Amino acid sequence: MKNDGKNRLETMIGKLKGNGYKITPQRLAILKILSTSIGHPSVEKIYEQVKKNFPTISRATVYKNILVIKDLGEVLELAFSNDSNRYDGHLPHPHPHAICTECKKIVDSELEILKDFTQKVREETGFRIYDHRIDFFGLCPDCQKNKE
Amino acid sequence: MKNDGKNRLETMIGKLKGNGYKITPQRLAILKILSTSIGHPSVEKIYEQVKKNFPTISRATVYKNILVIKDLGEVLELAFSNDSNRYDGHLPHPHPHAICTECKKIVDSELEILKDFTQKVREETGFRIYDHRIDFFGLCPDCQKNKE
DNA sequence: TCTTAAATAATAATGATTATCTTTTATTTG
DNA sequence: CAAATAAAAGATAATCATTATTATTTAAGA
Ligand SMILES: [Mn+2]
Ligand SMILES: [Mn+2]
Ligand SMILES: [Zn+2]
Ligand SMILES: [Zn+2]
Repeated sequence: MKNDGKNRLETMIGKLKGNGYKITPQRLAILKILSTSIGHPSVEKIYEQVKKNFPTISRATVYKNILVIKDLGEVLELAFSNDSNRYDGHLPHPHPHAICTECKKIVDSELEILKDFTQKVREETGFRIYDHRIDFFGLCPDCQKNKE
Repeated sequence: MKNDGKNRLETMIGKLKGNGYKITPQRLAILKILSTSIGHPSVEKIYEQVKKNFPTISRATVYKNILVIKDLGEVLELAFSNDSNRYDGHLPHPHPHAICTECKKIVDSELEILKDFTQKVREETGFRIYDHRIDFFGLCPDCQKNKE
């Protein structure tokens, strides 16, 4: 692991301060969840979590904080057509995901072969490529077992 | 090309009839657009196009028809977070796309390397994979020129 | 401590898509 | 061909995640 939760949190806080943002208790709580979660939480999940310590927090606060952190490049947003957005503050740079259509689990994937793939698409289409969104849908190991 | 517009249209009509759906003039017009378009049109684009011959058509009709055709597996839906959905009735099975962030052009990609990639994700995550959504974002050749 | 710009919280607005309901029509049957 | 009917069209309302607005509160620097 290049970045554990602590380092990610430090990075986020540093970036916010460096850009003149204030560190509020609510903001810090959101940052902590984003930096340590590997499960790609939704706004609702984050909201419910923060609510435990800040019972009056508004959903809008969660949305706005995520927007700020996203614009600073410190969280990756995964938007879906039906389900609501999911966030990765642990690995904020674009990477492939495996998504379980049963339990909605989202698992990171990091494969060298992606570079070759991207290069081939570049050659095939003539595009100058600088971003990607790669989702594989299927059944996670747990849900495969439960289907037996 | 395995399927030209004509064959795709025949396939779609056959599938609809085979499943007890009626062939209305409006539905046929939508099918024609979906089967021949290689530009991944939006609902709005389809609506505007059909409107030329059927001035009273409703957006709801376009939406409902696309839903039917999608459920029959004859059109691929590409949903986005900000922009509205785009549809591919020419190549209805999942395949990668190159998307221009400038002019919103969407170009098909079909590469053998995808099979290797999928296999590697399978091994890496333990998922049983049966679908994917792969988008590469960047600048198309035209928009690269216009930036010079 | 005082000042002030930024953040929070509550609430309204947005916009693409879906649902509902009435009218119209494609297809089947006699 | 005419009648019957289930499906489709068209109009409009509802949905729901997200964004915008606005009044109130607060973090952080002087
Ligand atoms: Mn991730
Ligand atoms: Mn396509
Ligand atoms: Zn699962
Ligand atoms: Zn372009």
